[in-house]
Amino acid sequence: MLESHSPNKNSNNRSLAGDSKANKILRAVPQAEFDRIDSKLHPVALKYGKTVYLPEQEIEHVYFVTEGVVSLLASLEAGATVEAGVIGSEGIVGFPVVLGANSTPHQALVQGAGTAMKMPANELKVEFKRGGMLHDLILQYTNKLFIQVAQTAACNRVHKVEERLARWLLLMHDRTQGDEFTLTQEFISRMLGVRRAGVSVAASGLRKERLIDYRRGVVTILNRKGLEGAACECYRTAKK
Amino acid sequence: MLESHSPNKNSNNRSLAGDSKANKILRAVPQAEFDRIDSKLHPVALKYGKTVYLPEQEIEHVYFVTEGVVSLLASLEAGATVEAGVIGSEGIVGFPVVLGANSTPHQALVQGAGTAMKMPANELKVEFKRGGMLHDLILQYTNKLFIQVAQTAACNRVHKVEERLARWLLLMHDRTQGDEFTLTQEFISRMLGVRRAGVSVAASGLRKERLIDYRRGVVTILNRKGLEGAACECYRTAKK
DNA sequence: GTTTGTCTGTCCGCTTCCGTACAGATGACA
DNA sequence: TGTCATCTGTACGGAAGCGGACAGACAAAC
Repeated sequence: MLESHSPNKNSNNRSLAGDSKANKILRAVPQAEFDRIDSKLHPVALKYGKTVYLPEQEIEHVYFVTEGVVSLLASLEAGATVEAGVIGSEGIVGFPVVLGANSTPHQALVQGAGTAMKMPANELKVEFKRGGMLHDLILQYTNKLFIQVAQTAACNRVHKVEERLARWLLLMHDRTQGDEFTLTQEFISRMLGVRRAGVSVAASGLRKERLIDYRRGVVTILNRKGLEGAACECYRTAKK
Repeated sequence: MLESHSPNKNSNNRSLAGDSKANKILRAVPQAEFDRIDSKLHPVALKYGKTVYLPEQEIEHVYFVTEGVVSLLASLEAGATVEAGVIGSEGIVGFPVVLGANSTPHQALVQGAGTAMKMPANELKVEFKRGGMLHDLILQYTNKLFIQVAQTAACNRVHKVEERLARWLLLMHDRTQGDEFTLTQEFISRMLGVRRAGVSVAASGLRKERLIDYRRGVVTILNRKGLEGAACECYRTAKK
């Protein structure tokens, strides 16, 4: 599902090889621990719109994101989806395996193209069980994500679409290089759990205020500070 | 904040002493591990409406719930609150401490009176670090709660108040003995993140269908199966 | 028994968002 | 250059829930 970059096939791919340290968890792991897992890590590309894992499907690999963004989506009957949380280079896709689960009810979807270090779930479990720094860092990250998801639960209940869109764009921006990203309204609507037309209206609002620009699947952040003002408190709360 | 029952002061309180095994996590811990922590556990009463811990306040004790229900609330500016998840005898209040956090942005509020085994956070951290069964059980529970919170995020976005009320009552019912519980509409409205009047209307709906009865702060479940039908899919999804 | 504070049912106009639909704009590709 | 699939803007009636308000019902306290 995700493209593997095995070193022998593609040994000159410098942009993907050896950037483990672009992931904040891997970067914080002491060298001794890192050396133990280094050989188990393989770079892969995260392609926009690709699914990393499906609901109830066994999680065979975890992904330390080094660039780009992956969404966790809760799916409802009738095919609707709502984003529960986003994972960038600060995190790891597939963390439930270390919590003792083989699968989750969520879909992990690449929402901003990038790269990740892929690792077999079993290997991670072994290292996790040693109880070193990696163990602690992953749990700390789990806690952060938990807080993000809880905030989203509240946000989804009480805030307006335009505010939530602004917040969501900021979450993306924080996890992406550059001010432009590829995103159709249809795609965003599945994240926010609203109609596509609702996204159109909300985006028009932000555009009128010159906070973003928007054309056929490409969003550009024009005024980051202003966007923070347009976002609901949830974004500011989460920053702390 | 919570009433302590120290054995010397209150040695004849049989209903609170020694029911550690009413908590599903403690019950599943092997005897050898349990013996190590037994002396650190002290029974306390969970009183309706009391706060177990406040946002950003240091978590000094954790609570293995043996009876009753505790809510995790996300608070928003302007004083609004929305429930992110509920914890009953299957769980532990204060789990963030083992994830490496000293506090959380959430409030833990007793929503159904009951009892818990209280334990100093530091003692739990020590036992957790040993990496035994308690370690694994707490992480499994964390995963379950994560899933519950993510489901709530989606639910809050798309489902109607009456459906969500039904779901919420079922979550309560699952974690309580008996079919009656003390709950004002004002209280419920803070959990669901809606107006008090909205709860009134939704509850009338359920009452008309003879699923619940309702009078001045006391809700009675009349037809459990019917209530499951009235609840949104989220309840059924979460059961799996 | 009366008072008082709390809890509940209901109402109003208003805002937000939904479901649906359709036309125009854009960019890729032949 | 023209064609075509895709993406976007907008419109409409309707549903749901809001903020605010008020009166009645109830239970506990005096």
